[in-house]
Amino acid sequence: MPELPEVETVRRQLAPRVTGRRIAEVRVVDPLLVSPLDPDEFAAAVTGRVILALERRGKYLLARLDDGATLGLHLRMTGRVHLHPGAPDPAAVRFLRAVVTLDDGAAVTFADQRRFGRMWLIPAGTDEERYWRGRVGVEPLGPAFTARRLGELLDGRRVGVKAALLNQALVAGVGNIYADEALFAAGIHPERPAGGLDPGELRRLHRAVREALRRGLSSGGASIDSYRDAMGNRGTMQDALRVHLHEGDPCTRCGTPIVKGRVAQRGTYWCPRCQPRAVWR
DNA sequence: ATTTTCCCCTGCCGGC
DNA sequence: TGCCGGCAGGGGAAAA
Repeated sequence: MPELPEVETVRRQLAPRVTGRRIAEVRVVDPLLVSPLDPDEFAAAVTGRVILALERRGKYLLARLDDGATLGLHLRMTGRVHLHPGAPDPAAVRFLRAVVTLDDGAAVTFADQRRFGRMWLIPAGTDEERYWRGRVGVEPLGPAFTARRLGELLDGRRVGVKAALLNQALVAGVGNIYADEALFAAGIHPERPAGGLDPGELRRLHRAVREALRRGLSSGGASIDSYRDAMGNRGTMQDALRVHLHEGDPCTRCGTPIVKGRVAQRGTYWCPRCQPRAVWR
């Protein structure tokens, strides 16, 4: 479940090793990875290109290439990107989907158990603002994400606030884990209507989202299930989670057992006392 | 326009 | 022991 902190961790590790490198070879092991593109055409389009920069937008990784095109990459649920200083042994990488070999002999592998992950090309000359509109919203760790902006994004929405946080077109990069943690820290029930938060709650939520993501980032991400960083190491954020996966455990703030339910089609954890469903004012 | 539902995939796990 | 339904949750498309 790579979310913003996990993807950014991978990006930071990978960037210094791939920037300025030429792509020597691309081997697509599983055609589904680049679908609906043709694997051979995809490989041909990328081979020989120099990677100018490795960026992140929400949960997307973007490799800027020297012909103006961009190699997009999304880990979805179980995708793993791993950097190998030398040639990797393909048999040693479980669920291997692709190998990108660089001109210094290093290789980046893409492995993915559930095969939801994708790699694709954004052609040179694409209007990216338009490309991302409706798909990826404001960066929650960037300067544009303010409490006021959050309020504008949620204004008028009747869906639960958790569903709104998971909507990538609004705030980019928040997934199930960090949504639960942020809502707990803000003391807001996940099913409160998104448009019904008062200014104080918006401020708390804004702050909580940023803090949850920052903590995830500084602990190298949450390795609950399959996530590993680009070096194959686990993060430690899973040990710092306060409600997510803590059903039945006493709330760290009030001792009330954490409950689990289904919100926005996702397993959702919250403290029934610290995050009341109804607010009276 | 917004919201909801379904779908894509595979491995794992609890229940019977 | 073995089978099987349910679950995991990322995003996108289709339906409401």
